[in-house]
Amino acid sequence: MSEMIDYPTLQEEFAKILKSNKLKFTKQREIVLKVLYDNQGHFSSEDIYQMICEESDIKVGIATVYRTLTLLEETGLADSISFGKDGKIYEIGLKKHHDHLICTECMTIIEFLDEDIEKKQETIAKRHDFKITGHTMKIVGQCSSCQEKEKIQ
Amino acid sequence: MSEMIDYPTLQEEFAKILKSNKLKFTKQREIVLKVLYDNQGHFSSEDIYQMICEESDIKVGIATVYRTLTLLEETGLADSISFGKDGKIYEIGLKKHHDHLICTECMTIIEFLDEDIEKKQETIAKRHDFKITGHTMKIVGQCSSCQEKEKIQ
DNA sequence: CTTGATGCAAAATATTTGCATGCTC
DNA sequence: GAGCATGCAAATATTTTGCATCAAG
Repeated sequence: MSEMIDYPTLQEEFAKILKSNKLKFTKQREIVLKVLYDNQGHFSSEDIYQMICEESDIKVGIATVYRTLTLLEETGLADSISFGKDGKIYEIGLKKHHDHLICTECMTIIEFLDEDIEKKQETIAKRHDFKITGHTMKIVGQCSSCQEKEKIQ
Repeated sequence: MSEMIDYPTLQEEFAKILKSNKLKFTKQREIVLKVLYDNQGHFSSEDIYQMICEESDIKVGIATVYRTLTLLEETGLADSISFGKDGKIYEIGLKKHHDHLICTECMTIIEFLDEDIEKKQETIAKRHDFKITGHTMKIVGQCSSCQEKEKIQ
């Protein structure tokens, strides 16, 4: 779900950000971004490390994965959510939009799009003279099937 | 900021939730809730543990703090955010509204209210037949003063 | 009294760091 | 070449657990 920008554009964006911060565009950083792009979804640092081990022939250390995820999050190329006992999970940023319904029972994450909310966020940011690089919204509660289960019991 | 419900109401709500889940209303759980209520702001688990050590005469173990924060988050009485290197932080839920602008430079968190977004969230939840218990939104970027600093350098 | 909760300390996880070495720019 | 980035492994930090004991309902 969610319309994505294409990978070359994303990569170019990343390169631009790195350059403007005098950081280097390394093979490892590229791989973390690519893996996050290719495997749409929400992943922990460890998950991402594992995916890289499997999907890439170049080795990337876990420390670099952590360092890169933090970097991606800070620059808005990735976003994170955290809920309950489950640790922090990341997903690629720059999707068309980016909000989540998280079920506290089954931990399913439903994504949704809403243009109005997006516009409103921009308005509010402008009002506070704030330059947006990323955003995440989580609405926590119970999904319909878990509500059903509860009634039955 | 953000209008709050009064403490007795909050406590009653907590008691109700506990009862309906056959959980016990203990002194410790009460203290965690109270400390979170009294100290408006965003705190890590460790912060909260420290505040309890200082503010309460009853001892609460760090394990119980963790257990209670997770419980509060799952029931929507507390919400959490996590960004960059800083770990997960909690704040009391049930405020009038609940969104955040997080500056990636100075890590300042600006809270804001928006009725329209809140209404929209409810509409979307209803559409997905989802029962909301809590929600958090974070908009990440640069605050106005950090944008200024950057220009100067 | 029955059942769930707590504290403790140990175990398990998760995350960060220092430093020698390797790569971008 | 200069300087940032990496991997490694060790150091930290964070979170969870088992279990004996305590307390709420």
